[in-house]
Amino acid sequence: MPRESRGTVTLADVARAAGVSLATASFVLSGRGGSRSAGSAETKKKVRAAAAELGYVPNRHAQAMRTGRGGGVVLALGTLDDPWGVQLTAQVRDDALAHDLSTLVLADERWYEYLLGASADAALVTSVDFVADGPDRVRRLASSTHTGIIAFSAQMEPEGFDVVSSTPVRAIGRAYHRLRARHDRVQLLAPDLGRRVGGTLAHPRTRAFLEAAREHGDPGEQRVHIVPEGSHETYLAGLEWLRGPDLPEAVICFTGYQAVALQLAAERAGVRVPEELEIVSIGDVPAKSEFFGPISYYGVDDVFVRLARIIVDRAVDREDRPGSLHTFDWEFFPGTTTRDTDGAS
Amino acid sequence: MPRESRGTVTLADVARAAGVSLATASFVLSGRGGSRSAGSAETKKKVRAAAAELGYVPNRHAQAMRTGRGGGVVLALGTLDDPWGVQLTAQVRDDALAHDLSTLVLADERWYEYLLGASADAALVTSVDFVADGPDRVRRLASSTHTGIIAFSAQMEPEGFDVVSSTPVRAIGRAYHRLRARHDRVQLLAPDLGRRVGGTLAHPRTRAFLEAAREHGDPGEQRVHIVPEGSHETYLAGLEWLRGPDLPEAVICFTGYQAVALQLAAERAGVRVPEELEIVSIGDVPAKSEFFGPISYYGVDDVFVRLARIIVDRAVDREDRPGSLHTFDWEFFPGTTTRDTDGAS
DNA sequence: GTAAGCGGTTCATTCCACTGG
DNA sequence: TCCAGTGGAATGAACCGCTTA
Repeated sequence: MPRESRGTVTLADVARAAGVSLATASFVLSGRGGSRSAGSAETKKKVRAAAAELGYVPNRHAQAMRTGRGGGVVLALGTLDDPWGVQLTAQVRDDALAHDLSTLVLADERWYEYLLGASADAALVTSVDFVADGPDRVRRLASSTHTGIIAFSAQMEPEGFDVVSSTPVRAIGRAYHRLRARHDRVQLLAPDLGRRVGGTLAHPRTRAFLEAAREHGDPGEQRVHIVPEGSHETYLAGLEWLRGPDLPEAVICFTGYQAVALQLAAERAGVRVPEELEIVSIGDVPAKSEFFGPISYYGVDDVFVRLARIIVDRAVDREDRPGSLHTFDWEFFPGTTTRDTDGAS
Repeated sequence: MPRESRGTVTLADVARAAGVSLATASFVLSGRGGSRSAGSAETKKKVRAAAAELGYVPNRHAQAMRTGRGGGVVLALGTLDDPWGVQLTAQVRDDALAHDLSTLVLADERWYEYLLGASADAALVTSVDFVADGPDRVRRLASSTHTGIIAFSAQMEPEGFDVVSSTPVRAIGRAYHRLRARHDRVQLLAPDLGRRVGGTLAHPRTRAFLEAAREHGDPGEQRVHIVPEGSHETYLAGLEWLRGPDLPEAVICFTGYQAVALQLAAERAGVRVPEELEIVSIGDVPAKSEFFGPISYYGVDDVFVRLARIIVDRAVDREDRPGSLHTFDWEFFPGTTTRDTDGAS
């Protein structure tokens, strides 16, 4: 049973209880076995026993201050309100736990300030491309902290940090092409982003759509259907759309939840999918939120597993790796909302 | 422009640049203004300017180690996969930002180990009652760290930490009563919890339902309808239920997402709500996930605002307050899934 | 302004038992 | 038998950046 002395149990307490020096205790409990003097088997046992007995938990801050690491894995997701982040977090948590690292999600947007003073083991930054100064800040972080940075960006090159490049731009082109082969009018359902990132029309996804339309000689701007954000709003707007005069027949959805809402609206309006309306989502739709059959989508195979592995690898690896570029390719995953049956591009 | 010397900017750098001593710089940048020598206005300006110029960010770990605080606000939610936590986090983030505190969500279940070595400013622990040793660990945390603990528990008394007591038990009784007045059979829709927390039937919510049924002389066990977890699964099971021989007429839903799924299933099955089926949710349903009209529910008025205030208060207040008990009362919020029009219990 | 830590990590050093010439 | 040489085990002490007497 842990002695409840009167406060925190420190390494010094453990060392005293085990009858060894502070340095030795530290070596046993945290030093890499590969080091010179790993300690005798006997000593190790004693120290470990004492630590367990006292319920010793290392002070992360002391540890982090000395080594520049130890803060665990930090995920700067920007918003929690996104199933993508939720799924990623679950996977990272599982992987990290195997290495005794805790996983933290930063809930605000100040990743730069936070990470500068935090010494995490590894950190994922997703909003690099969407924030002024993003790339600069990532570089600065990588050069002045020991934190392993993983930048989600389509524009950066790795320099001492990893870069994950995963852009749906080409996928959108292919989606357009795919649907255009069967329909005269292919439309984009997009959320109203207000003034964020320059507005909906300036967003890379919309731009990719417009570009694809242009290649086919179609009037892209007229094919973009902007609705308010949120599931409920999208559902309502979708209902109106499907019952109105401008009935769509082939729709690319900007994001997963919109596809879910549109599918539901179609169900409700009595529009048969995919016979009368084909729907393709950009980005995968979490199984948990799909009420009806699976939605056809473009996405990255095994994103979460792959991304989590990259992150946790960075956290575990103490070496100064140069940093690598991971390019994620988007593929088509047919569901029940399109007439395709195979995954050919 | 920030000098990019070659590493981290420390307080010493700032002091040197400003031409003052380390102590002075520390006083100006972090010391409470109330202290003895706050420094002359002139000095303050110089130091602040130097800090800004260099892009100084205090090292949280050093700060935390010295003071026992500084880790920001930590929310030990266990999982992000719950809209309740997401909504709370958003509110806490807003409140905390006003005090320059960052908000972190701990994604794994090891809150005890994490907090023991972390010196957060404040931490919310939600799973106290559902984990062996929970209360003990909370006490130990409060006594051996400076972190302000807020324990979400219906069983504990505050002892140097705050306790938020918010149990739906009585609300479930009232819901039963409310529906029973109009129906012979009131049922509970619950997720299959497997062996967690002792199984669905052992969960406090289920127990409260059974108790309520017993009071009315109803066979409670027969009225519990257990379905697999997840929106989609619940939707499918709900469909089957509504089309089967055991058609329900009044259902209390264990949790919000189940109510959403059931409402959807009813819509799909052509069962009119609330005319043929009344639905009450235990716990509020996030507006964003409601496709149809608002669902009637029992919940706590302004939970998120109130809870966030409690948490951030604890984080900001450096005094050793004794800790207080906050009791949250559950009320009825009528929506369109019941025939009630007023909120009377 | 000076200086003493907070709790760990880690380099340089001492200590020791044992080898072989 | 004695002693320089050797390498593993354990320790001393500096130090990370900041707060505060």
